[in-house]
Amino acid sequence: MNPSKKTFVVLDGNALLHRAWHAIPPLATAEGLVVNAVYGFANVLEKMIPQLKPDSMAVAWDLPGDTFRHEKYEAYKAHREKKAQELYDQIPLIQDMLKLYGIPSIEAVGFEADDIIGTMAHEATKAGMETLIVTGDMDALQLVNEDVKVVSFVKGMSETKTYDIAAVKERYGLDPVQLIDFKTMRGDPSDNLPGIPGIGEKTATELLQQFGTLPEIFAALKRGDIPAKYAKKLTGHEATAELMRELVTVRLDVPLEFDFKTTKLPEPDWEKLFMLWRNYEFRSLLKKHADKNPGVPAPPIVSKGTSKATAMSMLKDEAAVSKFLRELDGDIGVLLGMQAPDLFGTTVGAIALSDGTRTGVIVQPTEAVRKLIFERLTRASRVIAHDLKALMHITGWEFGEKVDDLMLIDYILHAEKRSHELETPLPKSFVTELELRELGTACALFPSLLEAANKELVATGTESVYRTIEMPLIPVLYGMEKTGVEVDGKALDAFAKKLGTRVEELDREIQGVSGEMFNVNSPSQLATILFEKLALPTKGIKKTQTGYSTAAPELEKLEGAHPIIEKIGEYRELSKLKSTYADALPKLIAKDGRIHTTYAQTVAATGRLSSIDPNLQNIPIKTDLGNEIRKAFVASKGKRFVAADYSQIELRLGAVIAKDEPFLRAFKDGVDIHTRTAAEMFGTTESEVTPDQRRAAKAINFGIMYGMGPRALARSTKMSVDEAKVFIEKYFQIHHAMRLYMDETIAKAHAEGFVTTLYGRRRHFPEISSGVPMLVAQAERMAINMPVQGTQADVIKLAMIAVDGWLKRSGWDAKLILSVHDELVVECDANVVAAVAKGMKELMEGAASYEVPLTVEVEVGENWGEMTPLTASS
DNA sequence: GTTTTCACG
DNA sequence: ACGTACGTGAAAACT
Repeated sequence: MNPSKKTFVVLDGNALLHRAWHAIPPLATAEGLVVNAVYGFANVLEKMIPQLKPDSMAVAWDLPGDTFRHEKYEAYKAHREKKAQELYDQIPLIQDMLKLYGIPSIEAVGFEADDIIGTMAHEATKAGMETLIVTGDMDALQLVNEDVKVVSFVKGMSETKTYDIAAVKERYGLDPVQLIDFKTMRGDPSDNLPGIPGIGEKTATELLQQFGTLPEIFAALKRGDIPAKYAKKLTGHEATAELMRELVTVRLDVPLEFDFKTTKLPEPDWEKLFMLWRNYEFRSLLKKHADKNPGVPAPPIVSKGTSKATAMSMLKDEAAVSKFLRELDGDIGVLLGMQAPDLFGTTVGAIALSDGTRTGVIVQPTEAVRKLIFERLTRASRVIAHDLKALMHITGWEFGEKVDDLMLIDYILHAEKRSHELETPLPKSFVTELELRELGTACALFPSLLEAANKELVATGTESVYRTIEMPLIPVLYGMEKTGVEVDGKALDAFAKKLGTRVEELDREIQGVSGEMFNVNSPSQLATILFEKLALPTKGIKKTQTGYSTAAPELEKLEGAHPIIEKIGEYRELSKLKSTYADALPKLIAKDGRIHTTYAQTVAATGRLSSIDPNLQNIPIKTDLGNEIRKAFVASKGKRFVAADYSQIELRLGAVIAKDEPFLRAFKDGVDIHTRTAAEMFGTTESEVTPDQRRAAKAINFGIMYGMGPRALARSTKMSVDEAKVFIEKYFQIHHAMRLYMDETIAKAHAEGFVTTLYGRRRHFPEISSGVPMLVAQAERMAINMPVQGTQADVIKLAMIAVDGWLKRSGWDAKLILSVHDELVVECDANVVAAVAKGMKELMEGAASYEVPLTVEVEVGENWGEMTPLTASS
C-alpha cells in the first residue's frame, strides 16, 4: 500500500458471488433461506477491510442488456431467473448487507461488472488514488498498472494473491495491457470466444513478446516478418480479431454517477448488521464482533439442526459406520472415491454418504460394510448419485425408481456443456484426511443440489425427459454394457495381417512413384509430395490451417491427374481399417470373449447416445472390405442377432415437426421418399425418375435438415453452385413448410437461446448472441438440426426401454446388446428369433405415434456383417 | 494437447 | 471470396 495515496477498493460483485456459491456449502437458515453466498461475501468484507484499509469502497455488479434492444435484456433476465434461483436471490440480500457496511453497489444497464470496475479504477487514478480490485476471475488483470492492482482469490475463499505489474509479468510473461491481445488470440472457452484457430497460449505469448501488440503483429504479417507456421494461422483473421478484441477489452468510459466522496467508507451500522446476522444465523461473525454488540442482549440462537453446515466424520470401523447409518435421515447422497489403479485395477478408496446435515466418509470399506451401506440406501427416501451407471458398474447396486442422478440432470438442463462433472475438484487419490474431507464436502451438497435441480427441471419443462426417458434408460444401458458383444479376435488378427501386407505393398509403390521416402500417413508430408514435388494442380483444393488438404474429397478432384492418387486412396482405406478396427478391437476383448463398450449418456448435445472404449457406433458397413470387420461381431453359439432399424426416421420426424404436407402424404402413401421428391422437383412421374435425379433429391432431403447451403449441395451432387441455388429454391416452393420451420427455429434460438425436441429436451446456443457472424451461422444450423436429431434420440431411447423391459419379462434368452442411433440389435436364442423380431418391430414402431408411421425393418444373422432381411412371411 | 483424417448415423 | 451440412470417437502425426 502506498501511504501517500488514498486507497480505493472495488469488488467484482458477480465474480465473488459465484465464487462464494461454489466454495461454500448451501447453508440455510431455520426458515430454509439459502444464504451461503451472503456468508461468503460477509467474510470477504471482513477479510478485505482490515487488510486493505480502504478510504473508499464500492461493489460493481453485472447488468447486461441494452436499452435499445429490450428483448435481449428480457431474455437475459429470464435466463438469469431460471439459472440458479437460490444464487441470484441472494444478490439483494448481499446488497442490503453492503448498505449496512456503507458500501454502494454500482450497476449500469448494458455493462458488465468489469467495465464498471475499469471505469472506476480509471477515474480513481485521475483523482490521484490507488485502486485495488478484488475479484475471483482473471479478466481484470488487463487493468493493472502502477496505480491499479488486482487482489484475486486463488482457490476457494481463503487465499488471495495480489497482482501488480511484476506479478502479471511473472504469471503470463506479458504486460497487463497485452492480456487483451492475449485473450483475443487465444480465445476463452468460458466466454465462448473462439480466438484465432490454431493459436494457443504459447503461440499468443510468443508473438506478443516479440511484436508487442496485435496491430503490430498484423503489420508484421503484411511485411512478411512472421514465421511461416504462424503466418498461415493469422492470415485472414484480422477483421474477426478486431471484433473479438473489442469484446475482450474492458471499457473505461461507462457513464457512472459516481463520486468518490460519497463512497468514503463509514463505520458500519452495527445495530442493523447484528440483526441481519442473527436472522441469517451467522454465529461466527456475531461472535467475532461481540465487542461491538450495541448492548441489546442477543436472543439465543437456537440450533434447529436445519442449518446445512454439515458435521463430517471419518469412519473406519464397522461399528462407527452402523451408528452413522442409523443417524442418517431422508434423502441420502452417495459418492465414491476411486483409488489409483494398482495391480488389481481401480478400487473403491472411500464412500461418502450425506443427508445434507450429517456427512460420513467411509474409508476403504470392506465387503461387509458395503453391504450395510447398500441396505441403508435401499431404505432411504431417495438416493442421490452422480453418474449412477458408473456407480452401478463399480458396486453392482441397483436402486429401482427412488434414485436420482445429478450428472444426468445437469446434462438435461445444459446438454451443450462439454462436461457434467462435479465442480468441486475431487482428489485422485485418498492419502490424507484433507482429501477425504473434499469427497465428503462434495457429497454433502447432493441433497440441496437435488432440490435445486428438481425445481429447475420443472421450471424448464424437462422433467418428463428426465423421468420417462433418461432415468429409465440407465439400467438398460447398464445391462447392455455388462452383456457386451462377442467378437472373433482371431478373424480380426488374420484380417489385420492381410491388410498389413497390402498396406506395405502400397506404401512401397507410393514411395516408388514419388521417388522419395516419406510417411504417407502424414498429411503435411503427403501435401508436399503432391503439390510441390509432383506439382499437381492446387486449383479448387481446400486449405487447412497448415496447408493444402489431402482429405478424400480433395484427392478425388485429382483423380486421373496422377496414378499415385488412386493408390493413396486405397492406402488410406486399408490403413484406417487396420489401425482403428482390425488392430484395436482384439485388444479390447475381455476374458468373456466379448467387447464391452460404454454408452455415454451425457455427451451428445442433441440427446443422442455416444459409444466409447471402443466406439461401436462406427463399425464399417459401407464397403465390402469394411464389412469384414462387421463380420467379426458374432452371435454366441446357438444364438442369432436380430437387428431392427427405423427407416428414414430423420426425414419422417422432420416432416412431422415441420408439418410438411407433401412429405407427410408421401410417407402415408408408403412410397420411396427420394423418388417422390425427384418427381416433384423435375416435374415427372415417379417411374420416369432417373438414378441421377434420385441422387440429387436424396442429397437435398438429407442435407436440408442440417441447414445445407447451395455450395454444399453442389459439392455433394454434380450441380454447379448456381444450379444448386435454383434447385433449393424450387425445393422450398414445394416444401414451404420446411422453410417456415427453419425460419421459426432460428428465430426461437435467437429469442430464447434454446430449442427443444417434441419431448421437451433442450439444447442451448450461447454462441448465437456472440455477434461473430461465423459462430452465429453455425449455431443457427445446429438449431435447425437439433429438434430433428434430438427427437430421433428420444424415440429410440423410448424404444430401448420398451424392448428391454419386454425381453426381460419374456423369460427368453434374449438381450439388447447394441444401439446405433436408428438401429437396435438383440442377441437371442435361435429358437426365439421370429418372436423377438416380431416384438421388436411392434415395440419400436409403437414407441411413438405420429400422423406418419415409423416403420422398422428387421434383419437376422449369425454375425453383424451378414444379416438377411426378415419379411413377414419368412 | 492440437490437428487432420475418416469410420458411422 | 469464403472455414458456411448436423452429430459423434479414434488413430496418427506433429508440436
